[in-house]
Amino acid sequence: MALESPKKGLWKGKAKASEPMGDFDESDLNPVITYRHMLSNNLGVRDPLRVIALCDSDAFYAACEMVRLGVDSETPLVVLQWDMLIAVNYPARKYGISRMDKKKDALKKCPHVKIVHVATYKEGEKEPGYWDDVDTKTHKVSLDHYRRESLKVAALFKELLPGVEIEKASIDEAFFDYTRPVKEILLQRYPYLAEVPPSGADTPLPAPPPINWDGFGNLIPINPPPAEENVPDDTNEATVEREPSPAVLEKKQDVEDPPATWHDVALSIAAELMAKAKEEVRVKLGYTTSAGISRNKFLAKLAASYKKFNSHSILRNSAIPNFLQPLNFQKIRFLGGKLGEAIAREYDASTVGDLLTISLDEMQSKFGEESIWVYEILRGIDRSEVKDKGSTLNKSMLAAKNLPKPITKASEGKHWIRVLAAELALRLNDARRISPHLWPKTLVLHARRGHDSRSKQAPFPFTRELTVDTIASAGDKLWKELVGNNTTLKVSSVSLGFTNIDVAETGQQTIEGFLKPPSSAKKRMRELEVDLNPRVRHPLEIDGHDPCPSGGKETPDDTTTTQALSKSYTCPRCGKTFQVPAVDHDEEDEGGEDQLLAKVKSEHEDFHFAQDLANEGQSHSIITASKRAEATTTSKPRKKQKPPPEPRGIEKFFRK
DNA sequence: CGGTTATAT
DNA sequence: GGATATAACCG
Repeated sequence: MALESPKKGLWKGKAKASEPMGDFDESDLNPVITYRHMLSNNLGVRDPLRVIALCDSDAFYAACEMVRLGVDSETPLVVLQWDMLIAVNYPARKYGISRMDKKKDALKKCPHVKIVHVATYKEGEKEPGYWDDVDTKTHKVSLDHYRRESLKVAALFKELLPGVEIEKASIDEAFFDYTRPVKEILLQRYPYLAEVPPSGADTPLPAPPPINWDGFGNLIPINPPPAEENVPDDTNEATVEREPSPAVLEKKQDVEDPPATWHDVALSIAAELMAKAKEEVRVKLGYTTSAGISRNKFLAKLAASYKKFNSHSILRNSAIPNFLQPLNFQKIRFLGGKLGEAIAREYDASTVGDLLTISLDEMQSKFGEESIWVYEILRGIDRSEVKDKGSTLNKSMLAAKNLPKPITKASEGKHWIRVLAAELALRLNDARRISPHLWPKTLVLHARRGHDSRSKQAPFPFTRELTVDTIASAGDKLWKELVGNNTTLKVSSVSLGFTNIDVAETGQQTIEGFLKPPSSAKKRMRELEVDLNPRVRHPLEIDGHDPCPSGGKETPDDTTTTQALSKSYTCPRCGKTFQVPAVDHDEEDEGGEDQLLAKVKSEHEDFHFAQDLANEGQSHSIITASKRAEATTTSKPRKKQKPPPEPRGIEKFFRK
């Protein structure tokens, strides 16, 4: 999930308007690094000292179950979803078990393998759980445990790495931008780098000291490894395959390692930081991770798969060409799909090396202006940013169910919609513990028949009491729109989801409207409920579940009511008060302070969320309490910044 | 805005 | 391949 697709941003406009984008050359991999580079802090994606890491959890779902069950780290364990393995831990891989296997295969390969089925919602139970009578006909998978663990890991990384931008890229991986802290350490260790010589800031830095890479992780070699060693070291299908191309093996010119650069030193420092953080995560949360460290996101990601399991690998600029050349380019992010396939067919190519002879013009003529993105990637260039998405809260929330036996009756559709609605209610209300005003602006229903799938969506009203009934009846409506009076429905999958999840802000409505939703709206919702709700209580319904648990302490709305009007907000949990400076403004200014305050508040709530997750299961010590207050102090409202758009991809090429 | 497609784990 | 997530394209 969580992709940052290349097809966004401003390549289209910029390729013409601004500087030429194909402006790299030999100096790109071995740039001159000056005092200005060393001392400047906002060189962004073109910083020659840029250091990016990608860290992902090893067999994450399996690891979650091992932690949850407290099983020994040597125990082979697989996670099952119905009859399918969705995660295989490393001990189990030693037996040759792979994700493609069925339960039976796994047992055959390793009779004592521990098999855990994912948690499921079960009719008659209000919470997902680990049952032993799972049945896809009656149960619905829940991945919630993994989401929560994922948030814990992310929160811990953030705590451990102040100053490092972190972008959660999926449930089990994140990108890290180490550039800033690495420069600080560099200057601290080599203070002479701060002394700009008389010749000026654009003077190249003196040569760095040689680096002893021992103990820094796996240093990806500059020369391709000998063919004998060039075999997969385990059954990990995720490991990057290095196809020994004859060309490489024959003309393998064993180059001497060039002298270390300051960027190499920067990488080594990032490796230290990464290794420490990884170890903390392992000790504190029990998850091992694998990281890759290089000059940009895509290389970091590739480097991470160089060697997996509790390790990290470093890809220096000097090692990039030989690392990339034999690589199957369809393993590169965003080239794993149709685009990559089209390129492979067009040029009868499979490795990066195969494509290096294709000129930019040629590629652009076949795949559009934007294929410059591909052209650069093949040469180790990737200017996409690591963007801290700030809040850990997702923008959409989906509950999906595949129906092995396609349903034929409308009543079955309703049944599953209710099940899905129950899950959504649980999850959203859970998220509202942290950010009480979360508002999923639209509800979407998908249904698939055979191969073609369709969806219907509708605006979803803001409701404070988010109940199963509310969601289910809205879902039913969409269902009717979707299937109509069709009697021959053979629906093989349904999903119900919220999109556009946002914090309801004071922006649009009046403060009154925000704090106490207009009675008219309330009335309308009531009407909807009586109108569409046959008051049937489904076993899955969460009886007596407080839709917005507040621990009896938090009264967000009331707090906000009084505080927001006076342009301040006092956190009911830590007592910290935030003030928004009263601005002398006229009517046009439509309550900018209130928005700011709402933002400050929701960010602060996010902060508590992260803390809660990190502290889950531990006693709240005085230390954590004071730490919390301290950290809170530094929380300021972020500037509204338009993140510079990123390169676009080529998808439109494939559209009709 | 609503619906579809692509990509990824 | 199932369950999720996100972003872009297009009418």
